[in-house]
Amino acid sequence: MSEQKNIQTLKSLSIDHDSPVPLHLQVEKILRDMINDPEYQNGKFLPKEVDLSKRLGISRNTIRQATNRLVQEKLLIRKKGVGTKVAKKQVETKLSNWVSFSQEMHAQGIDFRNYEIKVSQIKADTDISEQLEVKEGHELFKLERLRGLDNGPFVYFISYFHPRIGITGNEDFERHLYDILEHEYHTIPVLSREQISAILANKFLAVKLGVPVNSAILQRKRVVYDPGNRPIEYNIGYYRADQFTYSIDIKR
Amino acid sequence: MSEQKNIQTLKSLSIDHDSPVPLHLQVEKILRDMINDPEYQNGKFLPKEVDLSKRLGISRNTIRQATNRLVQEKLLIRKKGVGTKVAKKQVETKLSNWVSFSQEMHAQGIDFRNYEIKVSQIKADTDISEQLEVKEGHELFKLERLRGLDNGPFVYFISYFHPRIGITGNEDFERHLYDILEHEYHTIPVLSREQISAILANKFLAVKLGVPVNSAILQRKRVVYDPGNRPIEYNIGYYRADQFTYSIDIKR
DNA sequence: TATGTTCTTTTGTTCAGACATTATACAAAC
DNA sequence: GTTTGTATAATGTCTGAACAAAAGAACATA
Repeated sequence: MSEQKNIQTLKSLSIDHDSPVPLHLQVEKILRDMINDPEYQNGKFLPKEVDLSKRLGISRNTIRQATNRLVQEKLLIRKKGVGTKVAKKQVETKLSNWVSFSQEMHAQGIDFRNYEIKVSQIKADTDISEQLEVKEGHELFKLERLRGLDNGPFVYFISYFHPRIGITGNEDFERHLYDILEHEYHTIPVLSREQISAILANKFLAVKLGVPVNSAILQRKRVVYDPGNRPIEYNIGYYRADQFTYSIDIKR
Repeated sequence: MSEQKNIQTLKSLSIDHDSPVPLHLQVEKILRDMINDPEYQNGKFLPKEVDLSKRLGISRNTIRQATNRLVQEKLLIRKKGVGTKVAKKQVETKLSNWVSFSQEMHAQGIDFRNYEIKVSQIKADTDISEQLEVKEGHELFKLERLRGLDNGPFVYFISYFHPRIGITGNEDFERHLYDILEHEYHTIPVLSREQISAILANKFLAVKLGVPVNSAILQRKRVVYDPGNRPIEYNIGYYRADQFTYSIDIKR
């Protein structure tokens, strides 16, 4: 009965022994299909090698030739004495990595809250003027957000927007920030230049984030640029270090 | 005559059939040595598979198991009907923001010092075993380095190396680490998976880095992977936050 | 209760051999 | 001379089989 089910599942056990396509590639294809099957994504073990071998009429060695690659790609996880199953998706870091924070969270299915949102108009100080490449004293918008999960806030964001963008201060900042930028202002961020360091919580941050003074805080400053290398936003984030780790993949 | 030469070249045809290290890994090691040989780098074909098989007393299948990976890493080029040779080295890739730390510094013309270097052999704990994908308790090398500028150390590094690499502990760790890995071990890092967070200095770190206890410390954990997605090194760095900021460009 | 001990299941490693496919060189045919 | 076969050499694919090693379960023992 479970046997029948399995055979059913293997819809494309259509191995063509006469095809010029090597068998191991055909097997790989079939396995990739299986990997997409929700049943296997949910942790069910793949048919064991000997079974696959029998069912497909292909030697176990050839089966392994195919699975080897998939294991290397970290799509499958094999465990000696146990079995083979589909690897949990590496959610985050993939594309996300650098999308806006709320999108990051959203993509991971984490429910996200704004505890405070405040918009104000300020004059650029030295730091801001350097980062956003505007003259000191230039008027621009400052957005402050205290954000976190149900159990409380864990990050305090300050954003400054380049005047060129034309932020009015009346935007709905409950929406994803980069959504607003892309769709309302046709401003597409393509580069994020980040500086990360560690500081101790001062009184202000301690209160906002609900931690003792002098707790460890992860500070991320970043300037986001458009395709013409013009700065869009200067963003400073203060993260509770006990609740947040900054993850990133760097390829070369 | 040419036969004799070849046998000479294969200095380490020391296959140990009783070793717990799988034969295909031993073969891989030998091949990496061959890749180092200038003769082969100049385009000479490697011994053909059947010969290798005979000489090492190992089946051709197992030889291929090893070469497969090296081909995947683009260190070897196999051509059906022709032979196998060492691939031309890729041009020194853009030493973008992720080369090793000393290289980074070096490129910026900053003079760099090692205050302490210590190598030891340890057993993998849970964390290490997860990060490096080895079994808990497995023996491997731990490298500790206290590094900084003339005015004192500002980072404490701990590195763990995957046993597969074959670190002996006798390397000259004054050299750039990734130089050693690439040129001595033909292990090319292509991906760095990093986790950055903030902590407070404990007694140990405070002494090493010359800061008060409970100072802000930037902690970077990273696992560096080879082209086959196998972990090479697990590295933990503790930076004086008052002297170091982590900078990175993220493009999309 | 805790701790070994043994058995079973499943992947990991290795082997020896067969035949396919591709590239090359050389010879034969046009 | 150019093309076309043919032999040879090398890697590519595939098989069937055996045993090793790890994980887990069931069981026994202290």
